[in-house]
Amino acid sequence: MINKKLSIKDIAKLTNTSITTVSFVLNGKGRISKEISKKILDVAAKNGYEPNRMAVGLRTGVSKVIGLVVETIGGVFFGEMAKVIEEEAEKEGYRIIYCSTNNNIQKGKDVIKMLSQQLVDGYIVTPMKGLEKDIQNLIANEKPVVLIDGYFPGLDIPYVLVDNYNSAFNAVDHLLHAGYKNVGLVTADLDLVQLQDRAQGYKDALKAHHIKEDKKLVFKLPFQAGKEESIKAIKAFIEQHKQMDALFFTTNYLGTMGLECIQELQLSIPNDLAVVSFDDNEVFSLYPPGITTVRQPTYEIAKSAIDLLLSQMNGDKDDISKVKLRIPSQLIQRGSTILKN
Amino acid sequence: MINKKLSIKDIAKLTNTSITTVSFVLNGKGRISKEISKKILDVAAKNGYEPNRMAVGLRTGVSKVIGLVVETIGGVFFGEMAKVIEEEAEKEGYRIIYCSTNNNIQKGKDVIKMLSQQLVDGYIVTPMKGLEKDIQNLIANEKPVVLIDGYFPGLDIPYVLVDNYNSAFNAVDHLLHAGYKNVGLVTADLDLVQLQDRAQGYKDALKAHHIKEDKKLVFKLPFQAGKEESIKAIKAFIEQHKQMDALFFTTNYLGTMGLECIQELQLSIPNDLAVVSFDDNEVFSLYPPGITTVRQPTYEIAKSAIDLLLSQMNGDKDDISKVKLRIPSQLIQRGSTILKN
DNA sequence: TAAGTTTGATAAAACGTTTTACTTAATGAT
DNA sequence: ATCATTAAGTAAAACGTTTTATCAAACTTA
Repeated sequence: MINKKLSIKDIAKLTNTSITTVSFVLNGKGRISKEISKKILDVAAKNGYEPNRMAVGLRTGVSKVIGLVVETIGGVFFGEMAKVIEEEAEKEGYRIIYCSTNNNIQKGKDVIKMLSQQLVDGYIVTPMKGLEKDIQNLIANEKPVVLIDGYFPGLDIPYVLVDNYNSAFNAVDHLLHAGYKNVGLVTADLDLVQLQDRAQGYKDALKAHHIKEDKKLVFKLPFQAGKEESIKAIKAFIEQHKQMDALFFTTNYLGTMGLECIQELQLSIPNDLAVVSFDDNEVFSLYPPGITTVRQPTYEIAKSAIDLLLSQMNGDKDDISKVKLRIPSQLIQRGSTILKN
Repeated sequence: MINKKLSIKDIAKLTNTSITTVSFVLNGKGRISKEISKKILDVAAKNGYEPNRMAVGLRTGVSKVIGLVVETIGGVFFGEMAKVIEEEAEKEGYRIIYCSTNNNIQKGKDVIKMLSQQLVDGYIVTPMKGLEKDIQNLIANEKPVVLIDGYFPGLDIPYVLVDNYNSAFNAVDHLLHAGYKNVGLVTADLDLVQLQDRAQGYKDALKAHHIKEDKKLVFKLPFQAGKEESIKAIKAFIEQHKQMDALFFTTNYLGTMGLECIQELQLSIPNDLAVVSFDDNEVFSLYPPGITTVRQPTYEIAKSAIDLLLSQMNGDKDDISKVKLRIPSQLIQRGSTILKN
């Protein structure tokens, strides 16, 4: 049964009607009698009619496609997001077209330009510094945009992300309550607000416990470092600061590399070094004695983002430009941060 | 600088030419003088002209979009694939539209039907039993399809995947060479040829070592089992067969659950139980003492698949229906399978 | 010079829809 | 019986391209 790809013109011919009538019936618009409607509907169903998306898109200017621009699809975090987003979008007849930027501004610009060639009705984007203009341009062209996992400070573009500041604060607070005194921070030297918020949470938690921040205990991994180098660097950092009794990693990428370092240095978790990492994943749950993590509410984040976007695309005329959702995270406590001594 | 979305008609007006002339120049088709060409090209460039994809699609029947249908984007394996595929496709001006099936046949059918509404020029699909008709239908409609990570036995549809049989054979062979005598198998009760091929590799490796297969040492995890149940079941299986000194897991999902079981049973790897799992990932490289794995050549698989597809879509008239690529894997040896005793 | 050929440019049709404006027939009101 | 209203259906334009067929002018050839 090969699809003959029939058009409304064909249906019109088969039913002795006009294409207008067919179109009206199929879209429930004009007023057409029950009998004719039924006849048309029957023929359409029997032949498995599907409208030509291109034609519809050309005529209406609506593609029913959403652009999802993420840093990299490889990660668990974005993978799970993509799943939820896809699922929800499909319910409303939207497809997802996915692009990754690999944290490269030019790639980000290209991707957005590419998507904006009328192909896409709305966007979910993980923001990077340098993309402000491009995103604002989209909005100026009436395309709904929702940022995810980050935001542009000072700009009124809706976003939804985990509450990075409080998550980090709580994580470090937890360490301090457990009796650890010298908590170090390992973060990446990327110009991302998420990371800055997390770092701020770390600092403020120390302050709340009346501990003076020791800048030496904060390590920023250079962005362009490869995995080999990174591990070397983190190892060196750990070795040079024996007084540290706990470490907070601001991303799971850093966290897993940290584990590798600690393993190679033959340190014991948590006796020699307690560990907390952002982003929960399988490694952290399995790795003995279990690594305490900040679990991002991926489902909620993704769901909120796509809901927000869909409501905009469905013609909701509310101004969502000021919607800024910071969703609380959950601290998953495991063996890596049990009470000291 | 808001995109005014100008059309070739606008360009024609601006340059005192006709839309035909503009179209010809922009596509390098007809014969138009140098001067006029330059004028048109200049105006187009200055205003950032981009053709309306919908219009092009409607007229030419070509969407420049590739459909990627996978089981789930969540996993590392498919995430990496997606990345490579996206990258290569982009070089030729194609975008990727991604859909997941979650191993649900109906969802698979729906997804393919949805994509086939003229939106998509070609497909990369992870096959599932029950989708044969739908895929053949696509091919009958002249849409190029490449299967990935699986195949349909008996059907001439091009595919590319890891050499499951030999990979499994080698893994088990490695265990036997290392001195393990009672090698068990944990696989999933899914009707997927990949898994069957892996199981066959296991059996034949035993045979090659003149070991009679003990059906009791083969465990098939029921498909619909949730994580809790699965772990319970695997634990029970391990406990009931104390004579086993090694286990081969046919997927990384099973492998990580297996680790959890072994941990809970307080068995030591590899002294009490040696372990090999299909699919390498971070958990296996980090988990002490390191888990030996079959590393799939994700890059090569993805690259071959997209190359194959692109060459077809670019009008290569070779018949690729018989292209069947089984790419060798690499056995990553780690502490979980060191020489016995 | 007449006839053929090449060069440069264009008009118009087509792709498959949606939608506006219109027609015709039937119904209702007075 | 007349006019207004409503119901049911349709013609035709438009969306932005690509491509075929055509045309006029310029250039060759004999």
